[in-house]
Parts: sequence; C-alpha cells; structure tokens
Amino acid sequence: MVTIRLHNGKTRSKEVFTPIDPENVRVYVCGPTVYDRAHLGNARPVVVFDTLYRLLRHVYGGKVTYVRNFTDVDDKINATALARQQAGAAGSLEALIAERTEETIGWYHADMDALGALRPDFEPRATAYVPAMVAMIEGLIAKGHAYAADGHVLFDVRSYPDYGHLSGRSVDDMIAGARVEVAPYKRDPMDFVLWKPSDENLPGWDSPWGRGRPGWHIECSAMSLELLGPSFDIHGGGIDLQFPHHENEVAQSCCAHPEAGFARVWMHNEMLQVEGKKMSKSLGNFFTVRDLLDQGVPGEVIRLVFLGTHYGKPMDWTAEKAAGAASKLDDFVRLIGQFADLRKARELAPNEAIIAALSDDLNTHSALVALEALANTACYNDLARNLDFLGILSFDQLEARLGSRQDTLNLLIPYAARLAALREAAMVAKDFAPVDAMKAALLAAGVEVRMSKAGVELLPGPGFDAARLEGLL
RNA sequence: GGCGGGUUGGCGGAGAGGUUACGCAGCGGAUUGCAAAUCCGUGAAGACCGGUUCGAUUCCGGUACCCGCCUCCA
Repeated sequence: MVTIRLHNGKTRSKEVFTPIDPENVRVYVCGPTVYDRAHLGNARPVVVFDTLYRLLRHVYGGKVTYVRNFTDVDDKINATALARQQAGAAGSLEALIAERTEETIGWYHADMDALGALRPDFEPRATAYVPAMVAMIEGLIAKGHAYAADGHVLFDVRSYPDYGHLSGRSVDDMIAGARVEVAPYKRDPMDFVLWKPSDENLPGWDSPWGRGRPGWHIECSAMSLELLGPSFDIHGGGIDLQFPHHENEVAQSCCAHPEAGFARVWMHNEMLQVEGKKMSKSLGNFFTVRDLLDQGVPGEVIRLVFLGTHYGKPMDWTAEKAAGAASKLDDFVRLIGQFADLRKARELAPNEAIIAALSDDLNTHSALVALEALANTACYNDLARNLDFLGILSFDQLEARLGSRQDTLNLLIPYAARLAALREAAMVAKDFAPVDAMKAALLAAGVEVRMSKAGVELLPGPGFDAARLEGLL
C-alpha cells in the first residue's frame, strides 16, 4: 500500500499516516457558515480536502467517511432574516432563517460542484444536532469543565491544562495581549461560550439553562462525535480557524472524552490572497466563486490554479494565473480530443507519480508536474484519466467538451475551405490581402488559424464566438 | 505585545547537502506568402549576515521585509 505522509499541525511535523481503522478512514472538515455566497477563499479548503478525500478513497479502496458541516446557527444569518422580516417578508423568523440557509446551501453546492469537489459523505447542519450539543455541554458541566452563569454556559479553560497546545499559545500570554472581551459572567477572560441565551428575536432551543442557542465551537465537537466517534483520523480547516475554533473544539472534545484523543492529525490550509493582497471588501478585491464563474472563469480553471500551490503556503490568486491555467486546459482538451480514447482511459488506474506526489503531504504542485509530463510523453489516455482523478475535468465533462469541440470543428469546415481557396488564388495572383483579411476576421472570432503546405486547418481557440463568423463565407 | 507562515531565475513555483526541476515568457534556428502551431537549441536563481561542512539555495542562528491569527473570516 502507498505510504501517505501528512503534516500534522498537532505535532508540527510530517508523519506517516496510519488510520485508526483502515476499513473506515474518518475525516472531518469545518464547512461554511451559510449566511452568503462562498467567496474565493472559502473554496480553498474545499479543493484541498476534496483532493485529500480522492487520495484516501483511492488508497483505502473507497472506505472513507468524509464529514463537512454547515453552520446554520449564526448571528449574521439571524440578522439577515430579521432584516427581511422587518422589510415585510412573510413568515416566522425561524422560517425566514431556514429559507436563508436553504438558499445559501443550494448556492454552496452549485458553486463547489463547479470546482469539481465531490460531495462529502455527510453534510450535517448544526440545527439538527442541538440535542447532542446540549448533552455534551451537560457532560462537561458534570465533569467540572464548564459552568452556567447568567443563562450562559462557559467552558473553563483553566480546567484543561493542554488548552493552547494546538495553536501554540498559552492562556497567560493571550490574556497579556488584552484583546479579550471580559464579560462579567466569565471566571477567566479566556473562557468561551458553549451556550448563550436567545431573546424572542433570535432562534432558540429549550435547554436546562433556558431558551438559548449553542456557541460556535460546540457544534463541530458534537457532530464529529455523532458521525465519526470520539476519535477519528483527520481534522481539517483553514489556518484562521486554528485559534480559537479548533483549540476550543479540542478542549471540549478531549474533556468530554479524555480517553479518546479526538482528531489524530490536524491539517490547516493557508490563506488566499488576491493579486498579492488580502482579499477584503475595503480593498475592492473581494469576490465570490460565483462572480468568477459568471465572468467566464470556469471551475476547472479555478481548481487548476488552486492545485498549483501547496495547501500549507499562502496562495495568490491572479488573473495571469487564471489565464495560464485556461490555456493549459485548452491544450489538454485538444490533445485528448485528437489522440485519446476515453473508453480505454476510463479503465486506467491513476498515475503512480501523481499518487506519490499527493501522498507526500498532498503535494499538488508536483502532481501537476506529473500530469504535464503525461501530456509531454504522449500518454493521452492517462492524461484524461488523471484529469478526472484530480477532479479537474471529469470524464463526463471531457466528453461534453469534446462533443462541443467536434461541433465547432464541423461548423468551421466550410470556412477552412473558403480560406484555402482564397489562399490558392493569392499564391497565383501574389496578392495576399484577401487571405489576410479573412484570417484576421477568423482570429477576431477566436479561431486558431493554421496554414501550411498540407492545407488550412481551423481550430476553436479560447475565446471562440460563433456569432462573429457571420458573413465570412 | 504574543503566535504562526513566507522570501528561489523576467513571472509562477518544486524537490534535493554536491549531478537539468518544471511551466509560462524571452532569445537563436527549422518551418510559413506572413503568421499561428509544432520541433530543435539556449541564457537566467534561491532576501541579507553569520555558523556547521571538503562543499549549502538546501541544515543551524540572527536581521530585514511581506502575510495571517490573537475580534464566532476558510
């Protein structure tokens, strides 16, 4: 079996990955808070951990359980719903919240599908696991790790000596940083909320501490416990979640089940930047995945750009990279269209060099180098197989692409004939102006024009637009 | 202030203590009516200062700069 090595954030070193149960490799990744469209940064962990999921499924024969949650309890969602209600929208607040989260989950699925990300095995919603959260909170209180105060329940960080280990911080240092909100009901400034009270304008559930709602961190502890058990293999998410979210998850879960150890391996993806700067609304470089898709940057281009940078390094999204990836994909599709047999390609195993690259802490960049090598060594069936394996272009997408490409080639046949005739006439007359005029028009329509002794060949280029062929015959 | 990540050729971006990364762009050539595409060839590097070593871009220490987190943003 292939040896997978992963950088474990818990130990800060690259380790050989050994699953707890090779018959059921278990992965939990923190998913989105469903208050709005996913921005481009949200897509990075999706692509990173989808790639991990594909690798694990390959190596462990599909015996993988991948969980990615939807956080549908959140004050931004509440605020949106309340604003809609105040603007005259019909329905109860709960109904408006549900509407908002349903809508957002639908968007999320559509956008992440476009990036070639497989759906996880489970996509639990926090609102469906409130009883499990309440039970875990009660357990933490019973063990002396949490306390109720003023309708809130707080986790007592001083009761867990390892608090801060995952993120490499100490409670005392953080307090010294003095950027902590000190609420009167907290015993220690670093104590964090497990449960908080809700007024009538907020969604709430009955609990031993009154009507309220869960704090952010407890949902992941409760849902991973329910779906994967008290200990599992890999926990992933963005590096920005390392503190406080993941630190608090560890504290909750390890105190609730001290014998289990919670997640064995922690993986964090680094942040995304745009043209060298942090993506932010104030800089005007903030955009969603949908924005890019609508601008004509296809999901496979986004995915290819993402895979070019190791997940542990900051990634810079630039228009130049996107253009480069689009042109590379065009080349791949053209080569596959000319030389590959997709029926045979489907039978192939993923390329060993690609598997080896991914097995080395998900070295996607090296995997792409290996992919490129397949194109350069005329292994076009393998190229198609591995584009599918890496989630860049599935076989179905390739077939659709090749189909429409063939349609375009057929459409271009009469234009090629016309250009060839003009050219032959020009050779005799020594006047190439009519040829050059038609060539320029074809180029303007996004057609690639190739003329040689063998004849004239017309191919659809990246920006092909059939409408601009009008009147050229 | 605390914690973490980064700094490689024109650009992007890896691996490896000593032997070509690779891609894009560039340059030279073949080819072409001119191009495009393709093919052949080719220059160019590792922030800075020390240390370890026969030898470091690769290991160790320090400096500078950039980025992120510490505020329920992936």
